[in-house]
Amino acid sequence: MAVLKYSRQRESIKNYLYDREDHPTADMVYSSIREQFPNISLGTVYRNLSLLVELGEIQKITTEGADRFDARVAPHSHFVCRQCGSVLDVMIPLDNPAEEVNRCWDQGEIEECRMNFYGICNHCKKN
Amino acid sequence: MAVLKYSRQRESIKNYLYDREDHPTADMVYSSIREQFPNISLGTVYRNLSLLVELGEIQKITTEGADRFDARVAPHSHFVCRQCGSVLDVMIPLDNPAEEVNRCWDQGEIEECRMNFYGICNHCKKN
DNA sequence: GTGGGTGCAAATACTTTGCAACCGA
DNA sequence: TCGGTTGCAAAGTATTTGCACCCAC
Repeated sequence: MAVLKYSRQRESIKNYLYDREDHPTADMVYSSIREQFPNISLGTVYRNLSLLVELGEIQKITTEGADRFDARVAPHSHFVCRQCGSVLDVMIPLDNPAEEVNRCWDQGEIEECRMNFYGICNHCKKN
Repeated sequence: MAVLKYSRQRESIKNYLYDREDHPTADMVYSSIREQFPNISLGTVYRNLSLLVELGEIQKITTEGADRFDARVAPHSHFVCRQCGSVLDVMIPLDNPAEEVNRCWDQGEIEECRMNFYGICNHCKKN
């Protein structure tokens, strides 16, 4: 890849994600960034999100519907609410089962394990 | 939902999935079923796949790119090859961490845990 | 006959891309 | 200036939907 050049738009997208506890979609990022850069385009948001993922500064979470983006790249699990679709961090440490599985599974080498939990979040339960 | 009526197309889609070890996309299902029903439409394939998911007869696996469908609905994990994108079953039993996590996580009640493993499959390693 | 199912095509949702203008180094 | 970045729009990919006709019950 070519040498990276500074861009205010990318900086803003990055800061926005770092400040959020949830995991916004590209469209949510776009709507928010547009308050600061009214002319920014959705294409630029997508391009910068992909770039940041490649750089390892954020991670992409593929769930039902639109992809979500997470500035916390340290390994952790996610909780997906089956009702409202929100994605929450599960920061509780769990032993990574990848090693254990590698010992008896021979279809390929497992490099990473992601756990996805499903249920109804407390917010939805109230309503 | 209304009362289900028999359809040869749905039957065929279901049998096709039951016979496969891998996890075809809707488009792969469409291509194969078309050998038997040359006039079947992609819309019909999608409609029936959704219906079968609702009925709990198959499950949908959301990964990068197109969704995949799996006739094995018993809880198990998946291995996703980072190179060719293929999805393989990991039938190795692991204690479900959901219970453990529920004890110390209070954002909602976890009903299910899905583990996704990532790496390079043996087939890709050979090439 | 009735209502669910189908084929077809158009529409929708999400994401990527081509291109000329713009801007950081 | 040079080449990475942007805005815009068009294209691309995956999935859903409206509708007239068909077929299981």
